[in-house]
Amino acid sequence: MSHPKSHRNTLQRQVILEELRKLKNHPTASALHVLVQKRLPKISLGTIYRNLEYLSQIGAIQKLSISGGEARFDAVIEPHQHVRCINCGRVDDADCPPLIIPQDYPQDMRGYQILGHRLEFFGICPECRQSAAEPDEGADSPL
Amino acid sequence: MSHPKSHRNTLQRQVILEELRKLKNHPTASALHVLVQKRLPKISLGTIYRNLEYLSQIGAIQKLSISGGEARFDAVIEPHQHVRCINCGRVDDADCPPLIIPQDYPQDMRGYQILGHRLEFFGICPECRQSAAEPDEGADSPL
DNA sequence: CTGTCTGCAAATGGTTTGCACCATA
DNA sequence: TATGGTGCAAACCATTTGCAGACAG
Repeated sequence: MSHPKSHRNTLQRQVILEELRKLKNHPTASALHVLVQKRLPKISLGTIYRNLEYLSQIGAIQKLSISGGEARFDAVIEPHQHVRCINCGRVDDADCPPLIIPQDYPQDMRGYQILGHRLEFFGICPECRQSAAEPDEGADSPL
Repeated sequence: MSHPKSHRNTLQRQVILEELRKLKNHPTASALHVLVQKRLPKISLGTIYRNLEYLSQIGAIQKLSISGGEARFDAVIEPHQHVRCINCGRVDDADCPPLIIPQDYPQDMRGYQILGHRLEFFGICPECRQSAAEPDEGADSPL
């Protein structure tokens, strides 16, 4: 039943992975689309989505989707934490070791077979903190 | 600074909160819509969404959102963990104390002002495990 | 060759929103 | 009575998918 999936190495797939690996932050599919288009002008957003999904399925990249809104992607697959800005949506790495490891998993999981976990911090990124602190321009009220 | 928002106590708002509180699992907006319709047949899905959003803004309920999927809602606001079934999307409580508390928050957060965190486990729920096992006894792991 | 992948575009599906009317305070 | 809330439906938007042609193996 398990087909070995032939894993074709298309140029699009290579470039998507390369460009994602260049980034230290974690772009959305459409942000990555813009970047990849500089090298492959005809590539479609659908191809970006298909490959990001594929790459995360085979474990080559991570899909960061615990929050609402657009999914974001990370070429670093080693377990690590992320911080998301609730104002602009940006996601960065948190410089700290994994806080939760499978050995820590609770026992009573209501009969679920546990496969993993998602953890992410949220807050306000430096840029948004600054622009919130200095409402010089325009009477912007922080929500 | 924030206006005390007049917080009108409409029947719709009451019933939505009441019905959500009756549930130990964590319904989607449309699942809750179906339930609430039994008491308020004319209520619209838009009103469900508006009130769930409002209630989570004022901190009366929790919104468990995930990108690309339906948000789910929890009337219990005390910190606790959730388990999500990657097959059917169901969300249950994990019976365990909070695994991460603010004191555990890492120091270097890239200049972010940290406001909180999200942690959730994922796996296969009992029902999906069973239906995956039944067609072929002892079959290997599902996708 | 053959089965996979791509580009394009339309479809999907959850969520949001504009508007006129209604009901709470 | 004055607003905020509701119902309805259309709009929105991230993501998925059908299809015909392109291409890797």
